Amino acid sequence: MAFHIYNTLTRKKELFEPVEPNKVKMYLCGPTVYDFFHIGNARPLIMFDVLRRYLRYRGFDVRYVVNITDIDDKIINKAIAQNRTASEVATEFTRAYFQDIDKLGIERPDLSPRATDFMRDIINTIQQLIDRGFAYELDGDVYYEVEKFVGYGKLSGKNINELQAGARVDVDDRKRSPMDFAVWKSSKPGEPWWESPWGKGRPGWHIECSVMSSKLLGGTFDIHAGGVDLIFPHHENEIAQAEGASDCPFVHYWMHNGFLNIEGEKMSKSLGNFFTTREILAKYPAEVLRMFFLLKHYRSPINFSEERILESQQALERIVETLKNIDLILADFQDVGAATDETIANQKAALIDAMDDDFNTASAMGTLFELVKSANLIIAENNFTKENIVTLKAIRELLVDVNEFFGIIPDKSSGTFGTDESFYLDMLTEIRRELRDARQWGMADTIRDRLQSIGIELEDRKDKSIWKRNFNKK
RNA sequence: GGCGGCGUAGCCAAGUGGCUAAGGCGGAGGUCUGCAAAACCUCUAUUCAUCGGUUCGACUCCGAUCGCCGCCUCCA
Repeated sequence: MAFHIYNTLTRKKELFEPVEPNKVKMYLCGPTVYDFFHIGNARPLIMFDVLRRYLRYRGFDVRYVVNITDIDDKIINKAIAQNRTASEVATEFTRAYFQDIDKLGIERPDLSPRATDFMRDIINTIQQLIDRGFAYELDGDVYYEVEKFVGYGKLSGKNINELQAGARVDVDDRKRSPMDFAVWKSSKPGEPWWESPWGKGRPGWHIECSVMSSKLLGGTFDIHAGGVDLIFPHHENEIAQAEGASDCPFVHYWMHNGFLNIEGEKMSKSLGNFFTTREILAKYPAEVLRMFFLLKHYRSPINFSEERILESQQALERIVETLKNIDLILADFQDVGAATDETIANQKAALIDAMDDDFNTASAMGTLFELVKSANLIIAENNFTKENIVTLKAIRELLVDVNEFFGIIPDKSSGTFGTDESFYLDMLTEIRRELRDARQWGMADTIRDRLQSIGIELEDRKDKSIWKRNFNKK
């Protein structure tokens, strides 16, 4: 199967055919940097990071852009509230954003353009919209005239007339239609501004994405992604702007991830169920968080709770544990030759099929656990024929292989200790082993208890003891 | 009101017009072990919200009903 994705624009699953063969140009609506990003924001960042890596794994040359909106009402409001400049606020949270995505194991996008670095392009695009009759100026503001764009509503399935009926009463009745939206806002005293043909002002919310994505990815690009809530008005408006300004189709495939809820309710500050990704990362490893998202299809709503996270953690540990056990066994069987195993190859094909079918990570995970099960069966039977060793090796290679895009297996399966700590822990474990061989149970148990108290679990296996960081209670 | 989505075991969650409805968590047994812990193995839905219809056959297609949710306003 070739890669298929569900396209919001057509509401169908479609075969993915890039504009340029073997190249994928994709854009994700990134953060508005006015605060730490929350656990709901983490979903698209993680999922589309996995998609990007998966497409690369499948042989595409991927160019991935995630913008940073660093000028916006929310930033200005925060700056005013804290008596700082908007740019200070934006700088602080841009830095925090990069720290957080690094911690999440998200690969840096190829480009992370900031809106304020594209002011000239934004102004040019607005001028084009005016020249082409899609936008009009009103006392220093510029509005997009929705009615002028025939395709308006094609992404969200909204009908202009119905929208009009339900539109809120706009304070600004100078607009030709209540639906018209600002592409340029004149600056009020104390607000940041840029010089423009319409006076001092700043861009409206949607224009920066249209401009940066078109500019950096070319006239028509392949994938534009974001949360479902962005379909309207943000992405609808992006289309109107980009296609109004240029004539060529904006984007081929629109992908939207489902919402994250907290204990069944929408996350909001007023409900007091608001979590930043930082807070969660302080309690759980990034790999667990990635696992949590990967266990469900990206388009479904997902419910966030500690219980779900703990489940994901248990599930992930099953994989990590098996990998470790395979390694312990393979260490005794060098040079088994090429690891070709037909059954495992079929499993791999099934996993790839699942991923190709609208990026079904939940199904792919199911296959992964089947592999884990077959490895565990071999290990449980203690039947290390050459054939079985080859199978174990093949499973190991596959797990490591797909981790290239899943990013769920910690670098050192034993935990986050550096080589120094590992050295001493190995030594202690060895000494304790000798004590046990000498039947000095008291001392052996003391070592076990003491290590336990600093978060290290000891496991006594048949012929060796191993230590691991206690993943759970951090 | 308009648009869209969802309802699968105790919980989470894939999936399919027809061979045994993936997988995970939890639970119950068991193996291993100096004792533990951990780990592993086995078992855990005659059934897919309800009621009709289409069909040789539906959980999967169609219709209705009930329930839940999202968007239409800033929001990933």
